[in-house]
Amino acid sequence: MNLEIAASQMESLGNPTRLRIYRMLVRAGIDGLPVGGLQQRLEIPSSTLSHHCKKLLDANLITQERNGTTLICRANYRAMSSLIGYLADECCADGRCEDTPTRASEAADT
Amino acid sequence: MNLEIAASQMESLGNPTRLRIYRMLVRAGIDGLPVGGLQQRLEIPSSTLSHHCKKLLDANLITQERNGTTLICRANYRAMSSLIGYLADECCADGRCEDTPTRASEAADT
DNA sequence: TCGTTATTTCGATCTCTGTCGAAATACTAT
DNA sequence: ATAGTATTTCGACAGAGATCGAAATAACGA
Repeated sequence: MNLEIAASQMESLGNPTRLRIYRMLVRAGIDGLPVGGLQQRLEIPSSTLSHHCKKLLDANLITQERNGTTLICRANYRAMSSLIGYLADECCADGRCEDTPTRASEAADT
Repeated sequence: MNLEIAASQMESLGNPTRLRIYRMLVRAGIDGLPVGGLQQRLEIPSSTLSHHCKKLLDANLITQERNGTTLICRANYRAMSSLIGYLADECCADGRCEDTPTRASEAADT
C-alpha cells in the first residue's frame, strides 16, 4: 500500500453513490451482487452505475466476474483491510499517543 | 456515522496532498503540528495548504487550536475509528462470509 | 440468425476541485 | 501604534468528475 493507491481508493469511496455500492457489496459477502441487482436498489441509470463500478474496479476495491449475461460484483476484502491498515498505521509514530502518556519505545529507553 | 458523513470524510482523504497532511498528523500524535510545520514539509503555498486543512476540518477529520499566531492541527482519532468501523461494519451481513463457510448466526440455527 | 436481456461506451453538459498569487486578517512583541 | 510573523480569504483558471440518454456491445436461447 502506498499513498497514491490509498488516495485513489479513498477518492473512489468518497462519492456517496459509490460508497453505497461498495457497502452493499461488503454486506453481500462472497456471493456478491450482479450489476442489475445494484441498479434495482439504487434506482440510477445503468450508464451511471457502470461508470461508478468502473471507478471502484480501477481502484481495486471490487472485482467482477461474468456469469452469462450478468456481471457479478464483489467487494475486495483484502484491499479494504489494507486501506484500513494504511489509515491507522504508524499512529503517533512521531509523537506521544492519545491513550498512553509515554510511548512504548520511550519507556524502553528509560 | 452515516453515509453522507463517511463519504465526505473519504472524499477529504481522497486527495494525495490531504492524505499526506492527515497521515503526518496521525503520526504526530496528540501534540499535533502547526500549519507552518506542515507547510515546511509539504513545500506547497500556504494558501493551498490552508484550503486543504479547511477541508479536513470541515470533514471533522482534524481539529485546530490556536496558540498565539500559530495554529496547531491534530488528527481526530475518534473520527478515524468511526470511519474505519463504518467501512468494515456489517461485513457479509446479507450473505456468506469469505473466511467462514457458514455464518455464525446460521450455525446457531443448526 | 434473430430477438432479448445485461452491461458498457460515447458524447454532451454542468458542477466541483485543485492550484496559485495577491491581499486581507490574526496575533504578538516592541 | 507599528512592525513582523502566521494564516486565511479572495478571485481566477484549468482540469476532473457526476450525470444522463442514446447507441453500441456481449451473451444467451429459440
